[in-house]
Amino acid sequence: MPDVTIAEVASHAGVSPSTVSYVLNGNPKISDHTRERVRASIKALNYRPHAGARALRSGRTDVVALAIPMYEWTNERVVMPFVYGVVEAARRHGWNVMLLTDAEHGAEIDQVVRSKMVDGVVLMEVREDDERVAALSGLEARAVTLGMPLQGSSMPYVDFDFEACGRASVDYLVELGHTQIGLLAAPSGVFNRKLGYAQRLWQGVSERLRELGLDFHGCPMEPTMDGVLDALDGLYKKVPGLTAVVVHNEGSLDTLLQALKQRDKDVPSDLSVLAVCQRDLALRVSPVLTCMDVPAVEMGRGAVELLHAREPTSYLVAPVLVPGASTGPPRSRGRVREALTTRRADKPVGPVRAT
Amino acid sequence: MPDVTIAEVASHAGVSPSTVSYVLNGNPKISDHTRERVRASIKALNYRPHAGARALRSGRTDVVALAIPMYEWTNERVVMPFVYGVVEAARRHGWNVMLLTDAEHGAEIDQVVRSKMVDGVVLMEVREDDERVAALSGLEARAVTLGMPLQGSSMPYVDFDFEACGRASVDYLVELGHTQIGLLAAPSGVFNRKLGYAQRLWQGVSERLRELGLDFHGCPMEPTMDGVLDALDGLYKKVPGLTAVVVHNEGSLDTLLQALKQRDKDVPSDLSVLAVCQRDLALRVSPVLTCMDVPAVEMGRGAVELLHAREPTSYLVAPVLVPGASTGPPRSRGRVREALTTRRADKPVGPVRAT
DNA sequence: ATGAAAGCGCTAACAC
DNA sequence: GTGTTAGCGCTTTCAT
Repeated sequence: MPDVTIAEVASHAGVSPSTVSYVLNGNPKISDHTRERVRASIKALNYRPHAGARALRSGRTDVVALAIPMYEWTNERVVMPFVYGVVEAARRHGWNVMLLTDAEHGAEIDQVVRSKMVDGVVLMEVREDDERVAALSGLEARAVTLGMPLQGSSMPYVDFDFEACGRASVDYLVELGHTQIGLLAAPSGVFNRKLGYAQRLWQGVSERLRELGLDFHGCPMEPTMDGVLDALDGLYKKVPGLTAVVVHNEGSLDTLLQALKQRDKDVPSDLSVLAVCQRDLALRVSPVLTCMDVPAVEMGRGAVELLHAREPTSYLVAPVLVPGASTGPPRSRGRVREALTTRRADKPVGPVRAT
Repeated sequence: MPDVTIAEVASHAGVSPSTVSYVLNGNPKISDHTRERVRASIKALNYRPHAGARALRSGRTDVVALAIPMYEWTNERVVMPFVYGVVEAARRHGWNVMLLTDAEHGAEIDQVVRSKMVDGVVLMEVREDDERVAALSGLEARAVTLGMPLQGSSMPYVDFDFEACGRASVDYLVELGHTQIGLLAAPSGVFNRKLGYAQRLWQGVSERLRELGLDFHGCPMEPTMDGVLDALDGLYKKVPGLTAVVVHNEGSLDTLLQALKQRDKDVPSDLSVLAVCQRDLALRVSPVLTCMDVPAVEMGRGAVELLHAREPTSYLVAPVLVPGASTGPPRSRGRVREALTTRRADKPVGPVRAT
């Protein structure tokens, strides 16, 4: 089966190559009758345009690059849904996805962009002073980031609104009657790498607690049993009356639940646990965690849409609360609730609720 | 910064375009002196060959497609290391990787191959009657599978030797003195999908047990706490004296350990647990599991090497035992050990040990 | 509404 | 050892 060219399709359909090209590219000036004949020939000959020839002539490839992170603390379970979202949306636009890892400090990106293999690039987990951003500056490819750069680069981004999420998490727990709330945060490596999202959640939680006149205590947490126990014990030492925690650490959700069992803390009666993570992950542990859903697939899609948009505008995805079995009122409450009720009157709190 | 072409490099270096092309493609007939001058010009002008033009002319793209599975039971933690291995090896050959998901029943593969976007395809998790294999047959692209097809297709593959692994697992446990050994197998979805590897491990374990005159009891296991408890309780019901299990279920390792705690079974004194999984996963639970390491990154690399080889030959990767804290001798033993010793004399058992 | 024709940037056969 | 040259298969301007 030799390769069919546009010329063969053309002669099969009794038209010129340009007409076939017009049909292929949706030129509206082609008559319905001709279009159908050409389509029939394309099908009959099982024709596929040569991507290289098309790219050479048109300057477009309909391929986007996806640069996925490869840090030692990267959690595959967290990354993959973003990837699926990107691939899915890309294909909806008729694009393919070139997979890059950032092992070579931006050199892969430079290569695929400058050799015109891709029309655009999606960057995941951009750090401060990211070499990939530098590699991309001065190149003509479109680029978006999946995750908000810490320093405002000029690149459009789509990200989860971690700060609003932190605030909403506090509000939700306060509304339940909690006043002694802690934060079990991302591993310290994430903070050190200047990734932004860890800080932004931290800030949202701490600011909102302070606004409500409550104390804040947070602790980064390593994704091992020892790390989790350390963080947990540290928090209880600082806040003996702790009744609720926000957890921003996808890799440690079940470890945390085990650790709590080990410390004889019942969830939620001794401790309410509110996770910031993808819905799936919250559902896969026992008890099912109440979570602030990070809609990874949708965000991956969003990044591709941004690449497609004629005027890309960065945006943040609002947190959505997905109720689970891990949160409830604290054991002892009373006037706290009154205080809250008063507060709510002048400033509404609480995130959107999942349907 | 306009795009530099080969002609501009040529005139900058004072040579003809073909000479630049020869340098680019490593033609040995170019003199060292010329080669250096051309290289200098390439660097000075920051030149990158246009991938489309090169593909159009040469018929090669230096891109390989990776078709990753997207089944509901797919474990991202398991898949990603294979992907990393593929990407890494591809780049070592100067290739890029196009990422495909099999959402469209092979149509994506057909598209990228027939439009000449890729030179080869790596197929992950090929099933019996896989639509992707059908899509690929009759196409001229090279193709390899990462995972052995159940029905012998003609495609070269690299896979883990699950059958040998099953046998070696039994031997290892029998050598420790166990005689009541069970198998906690992959989720039933994996068996139903005719993926091969689940069956092959099952077969290895059961055959070796029978050869040694021991009973076999196995049970598929769903990756939820309920599923794990069901499988475990079922196994204990059938084999009340159970002292060891082989687990072939990456998604349930920590759930299993929790379930055992819940049933008051100490590991390894009440039950030895031998996992068939990637080394990493075995290290990340507590206690650290003894495992038969599935070297995913290396296998990913191997698939790419197969694509590169002039005469690709399928091969199976031998199991390597990585000792952990989850296996030991059973509580009560005695004459069993003698029986084994006799047996070993005429047929050596046991896998390669990790260094 | 359709066709003719001019390349896009590169490689490789061939000439010298 | 290096240059000349003829396209690869497609898109797109311009003509009709």
